[in-house]
Amino acid sequence: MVTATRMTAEDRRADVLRAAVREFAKAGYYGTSTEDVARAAGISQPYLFRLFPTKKTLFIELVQHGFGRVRAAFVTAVGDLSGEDAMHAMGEAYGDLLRDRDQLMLQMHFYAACEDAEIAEVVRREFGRLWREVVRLSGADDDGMQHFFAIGMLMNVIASMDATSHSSEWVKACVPPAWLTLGEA
Amino acid sequence: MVTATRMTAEDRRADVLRAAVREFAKAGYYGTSTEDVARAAGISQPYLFRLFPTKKTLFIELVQHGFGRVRAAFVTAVGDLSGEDAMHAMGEAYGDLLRDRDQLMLQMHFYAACEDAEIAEVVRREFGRLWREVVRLSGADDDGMQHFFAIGMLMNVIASMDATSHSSEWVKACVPPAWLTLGEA
DNA sequence: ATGCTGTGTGAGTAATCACTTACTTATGCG
DNA sequence: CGCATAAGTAAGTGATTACTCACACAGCAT
Repeated sequence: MVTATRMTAEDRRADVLRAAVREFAKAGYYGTSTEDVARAAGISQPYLFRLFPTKKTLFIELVQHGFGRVRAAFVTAVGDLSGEDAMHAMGEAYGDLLRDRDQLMLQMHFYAACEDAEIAEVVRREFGRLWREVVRLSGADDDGMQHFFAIGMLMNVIASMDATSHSSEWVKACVPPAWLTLGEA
Repeated sequence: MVTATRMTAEDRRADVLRAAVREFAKAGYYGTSTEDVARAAGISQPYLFRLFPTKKTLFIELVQHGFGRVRAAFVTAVGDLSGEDAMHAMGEAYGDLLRDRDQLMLQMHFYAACEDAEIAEVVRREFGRLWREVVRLSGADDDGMQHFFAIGMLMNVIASMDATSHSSEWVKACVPPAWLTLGEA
């Protein structure tokens, strides 16, 4: 097969990570094959293994990439706001993030893959970085922080089971107020 | 191979479900093989397929089994309490449940497997049943319910990454003091 | 004892897995 | 041009996957 244009390995790695987001979002670490990712990235599977030495290193880079996107979204959303206003802006931004189902399911697969010690270590580190970034941006106290993240994790679960598209009574009780008051401790 | 004692298919199915809890907890729907489950249950893999026609039906029964255990734990914990007292008792009971790492990781794998529509439907239904049971037992309003489940989901995530065993500053800020012994059970 | 029903298995299937070896070819630089 | 280097692949490796087919045998009723 003839390749139209060659790219630098660095650019190709970025392409692969973008494709990996889409592919791993579907079925997680164990349910996604390196062949799937290679095909989605438009490269051969052997070349995937040159860019990322093992499937696990690829997945771990994906964890860092995914949490990095959340941090970046929070920084952008907050701008020069602070306190309650910053918290509220981050809440809105997280709602937007969850509308990208790939990003959402990927997060769930990160936590689910934590039975693997190496992956768990990276997830812990990245979660801690995110936590500290939210503290820095909002200045919230422990209770406010706990509430912010707790609501976030509940929204993760609701979104993962696509409950808002199959609206029953309990979903109405649980979600709409949440989405609006997401940042209020 | 000679079988020491034969069981009724019904009893054997219960055995298999118990083994499936342990096995699927490790690596979820895609990461666990039917061979793993059969070996853990002490039966041959062909017989597993007689008891459960496909891997997915086994997993779906596991979802119902898992949520059923949480509901049962809540009913037991509440006894004849009600209101705030009932809510508090259920919170304690959920903490005990999370000390069983298999139960915890299984829950995370349920949500992660929701990209599959058939599984998602069962998870939604079971989550709804649990929600209504907590309403029934506590009589809490929407805000109270949301807070209860939000904290629960945050504790799930914290426990899945085993954060309490790798205590850093943010974990202490996030988790109620009583939960800090979670990793030592 | 015979035969029937239900519990259980040995030995397969084709497909797919993560990963490798050995190879080709595009591109920038002298 | 000539050639080193880096981008890229075809064709495998042995192991494992979900699932099946044909068969064995335990226990019970007659």
